[in-house]
Amino acid sequence: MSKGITSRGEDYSQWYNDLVVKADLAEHSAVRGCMVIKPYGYAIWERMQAVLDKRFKETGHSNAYFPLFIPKSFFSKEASHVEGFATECAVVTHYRLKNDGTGNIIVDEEAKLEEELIVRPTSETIIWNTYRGWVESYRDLPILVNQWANVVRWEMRTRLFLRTAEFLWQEGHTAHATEAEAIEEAERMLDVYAEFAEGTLAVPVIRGRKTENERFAGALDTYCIEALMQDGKALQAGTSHFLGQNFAKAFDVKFTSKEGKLDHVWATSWGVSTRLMGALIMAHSDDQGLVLPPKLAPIQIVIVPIFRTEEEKQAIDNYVDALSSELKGRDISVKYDDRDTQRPGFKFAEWELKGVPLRIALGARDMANGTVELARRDNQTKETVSQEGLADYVVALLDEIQEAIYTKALTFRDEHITPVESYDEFKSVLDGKGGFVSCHWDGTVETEKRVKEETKATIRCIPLDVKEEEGICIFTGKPSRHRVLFAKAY
RNA sequence: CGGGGUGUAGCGUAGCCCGGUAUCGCGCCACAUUUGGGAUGUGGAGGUCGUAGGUUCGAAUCCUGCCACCCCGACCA
Repeated sequence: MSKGITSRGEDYSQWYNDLVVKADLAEHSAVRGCMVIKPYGYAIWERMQAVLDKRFKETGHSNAYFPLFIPKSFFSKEASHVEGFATECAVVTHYRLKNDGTGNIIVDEEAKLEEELIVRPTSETIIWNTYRGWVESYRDLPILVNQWANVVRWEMRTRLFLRTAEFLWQEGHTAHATEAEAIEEAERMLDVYAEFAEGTLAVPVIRGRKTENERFAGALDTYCIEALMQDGKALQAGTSHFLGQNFAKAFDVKFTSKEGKLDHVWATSWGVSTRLMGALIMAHSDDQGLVLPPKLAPIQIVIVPIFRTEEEKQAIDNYVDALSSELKGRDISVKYDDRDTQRPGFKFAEWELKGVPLRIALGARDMANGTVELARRDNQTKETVSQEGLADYVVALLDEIQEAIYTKALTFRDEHITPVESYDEFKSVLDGKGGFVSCHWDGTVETEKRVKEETKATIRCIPLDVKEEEGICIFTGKPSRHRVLFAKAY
């Protein structure tokens, strides 16, 4: 088990163990760096899926599914793409095992595949190979398809949630008749991601564009959302790529336009992954555990009864039944934790660990007074409120909590965007308070690489809302027309 | 793949230098008392000491190989 992924020195294994564990089949190097996502963690992923999927549908997309295995030859078709992924692919070479006669199961060398299969690191190649057969005319466009899938990247070094060997994600792959339409699509989906991150996850993000150096393998332009974690490191939380005609050319996907001209289609791809769960954890959690924003929490309210006798329990049960159905009628997900195997204090701590936004506790005393105790996860405050109008009150309170979590993260993020004018200042901010450093850069890959070598900081993005201003590169002193954001990143 | 570190019960560990079948805490099980912030007491269960070999009367401990994990690099969503 690795230490806490917040890098703040604490061992978070106790509580993120409730979400996920690293595969612990220690003797199997093949599953090294993979995750087992436990039910509670998976419920969080399902919430993310549900919210995103709804937005994809609203923006005109449909889900489809493509094969896990990609013939090796597909990878030779787009040069920069294969270069980007070749060093981290799992390859299937055989299709059968056999008993070697002494009870050992070995690979049957006679069952060697004629052409090796690659376990998809991303699906551009197999999808574009398929799209070739789907497109003839401009009438067949656009193709707006999304896939929910798992992919495998044989990373040399894995990191729980952030860089696992296998991860779950969605990948959208669209085909368009014009360049402008494809660019518009890539930008639209970036907005979908940004709104999701900020509105649902309560994680503020910077929308930007990657430099040539950080661009996706095969893309002409990569848009991204960059988030800031509590330890001052940046995290790329989602990307949307304008692929130009690269993949259409590589896989010969052509269409006849209205004007009767034969042309290659224009493409985009965009994706977010289970890395978002890492972002969520590192952006909001505290020493008591996870902090989930209400719009994402699989359980929004937990109700803990406090009782000594069966009669007390019965009275509380009756009240909670009515309250629960009233809350469920307002689309609030409620968990009534009436286990008699744990004491109330234990339950309080456990649900805090799991990040449930709001807790209602009530015992005989409350029943006599017609009150309940409300405890907020985000700021750890408690108040006693009347049972009268409670449903209305908590519905409003959940909204307030959502807002408060976002505002807290936003304040932190904004305090950690530091403009600097010199390289010395640049280095001292990176080594000290961390976060994003906003500065001028001469626009060259060489400078970016040298800064990375010396400071480990990379250009996270050129913000989309960057303003034009005259300046000089902090590293080379050459002229620059706008600032970029550097940071140390995960 | 390079540098460093670590593998002992479900989890976290002591013991290793200086060889004699394993310590403590959490968790687990039973019973009792408890129950408005992670209960307490008593009793109990649970271990191929990562793995293979070597040295030795005897190995968690010494030696060698291998494996895995963690941290730092290179690579990356």
